[in-house]
Amino acid sequence: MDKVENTEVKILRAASQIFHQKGFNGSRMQEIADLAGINKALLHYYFRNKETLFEEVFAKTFSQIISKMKEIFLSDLPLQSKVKVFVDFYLNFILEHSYIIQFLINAIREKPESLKEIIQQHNLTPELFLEKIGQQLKEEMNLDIDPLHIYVNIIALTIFPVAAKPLLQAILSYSDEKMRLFFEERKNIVPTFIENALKGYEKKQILF
Amino acid sequence: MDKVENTEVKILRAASQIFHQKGFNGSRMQEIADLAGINKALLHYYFRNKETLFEEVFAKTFSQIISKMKEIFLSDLPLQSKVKVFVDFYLNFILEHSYIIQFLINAIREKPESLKEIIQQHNLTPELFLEKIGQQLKEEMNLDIDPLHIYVNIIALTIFPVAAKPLLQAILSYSDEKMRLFFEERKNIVPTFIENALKGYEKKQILF
DNA sequence: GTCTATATCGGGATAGAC
DNA sequence: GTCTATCCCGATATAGAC
Repeated sequence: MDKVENTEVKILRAASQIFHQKGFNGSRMQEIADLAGINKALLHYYFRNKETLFEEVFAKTFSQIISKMKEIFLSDLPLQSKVKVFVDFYLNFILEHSYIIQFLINAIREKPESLKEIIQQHNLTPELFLEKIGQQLKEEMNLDIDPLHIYVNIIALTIFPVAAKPLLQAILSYSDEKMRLFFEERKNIVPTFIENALKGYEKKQILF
Repeated sequence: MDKVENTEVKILRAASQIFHQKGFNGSRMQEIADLAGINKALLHYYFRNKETLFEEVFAKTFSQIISKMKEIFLSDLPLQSKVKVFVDFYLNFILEHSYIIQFLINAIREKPESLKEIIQQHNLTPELFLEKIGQQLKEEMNLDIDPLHIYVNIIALTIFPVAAKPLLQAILSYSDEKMRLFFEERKNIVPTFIENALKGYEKKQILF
């Protein structure tokens, strides 16, 4: 029983790693089996086929990323602290799991049908997020603006440079160490940038 | 001679479309041939193999995206106008060519070796961009800050939501029309957000 | 549950006629 | 330059022994 658990877990861990790096089409069942220390046939014993295995990995990965977002943004911290915590956590997390964002973005593009279902099942109710942020914008900063775009901006500023890292690095001809520094800097720059932008609205009180 | 041109052009157009949508591994030579209205053998006559064809498409696509960026950011418009023009142009362009950004980001991940070369050959000299923006920040807004992060922020705010559009749409359960409106809104929201952020620095004159 | 061996097929690439 | 026919490998999937 314990060994069964372990094999399944080993497979999922291996599959995650390979799928994250190479996507569905780029990944080989053989490679996943090798990494898990088993053989191909056993993959099909635990998961009917490649698709099933992939969907399992997607669901796990999606939930991993989203649950932490939920936790941070639904917490009772003041908005600016949330931003700080969010940026800090996701820059660390995504840099460690460097392909996870591209994986998610690509996955839904490659197989919209099946994956949309998985996302719906997750019962995200983004209204909750948005309402909470909207409230905080109003109460803490006296801003009566649409929280959706603010929310998207926070995520874009944090996540995009990580997703585009290899491209950015090639364009800038930066060393790995220079890139590391670049992202270290962003941990301060992004929250400051957002804070300034919001304060700008405060002063002008221009509605969207 | 003209017919030769035409066939090559037809192939490249078809290949672009397929590769943009499905990436290297997801694309079939057969599909490209069909779309171009020729047969597989002819693909190999014009381009040695799939890799060559892909690299050709990548180079063309990369240059397409970058050349317009150069044009906008090296122009003599005031900074705020540049941002406005940039956001407007790229939101339209990328939404029409909706897979182009994911294509570029993925491509360099899938085949870093060969594509890095292509990027280098392009002779981008990003220093030029950065210097120009740095100057304008100083002269127009009296800000003495690192232009790289500002630059990255502008791109991130513009491009990330488009790249993540299918994911975003699935999470928000938005209709196509609602998504269209969302991006229409961003044409104003992003420049305003950036302007506010920069004005924030101006007031505080806090250096990075 | 885990393995080896094999069926089956799809897709990139080439040979060779026209 | 363009086509048809074919080669051949690699990858998913399954059969069947242990």
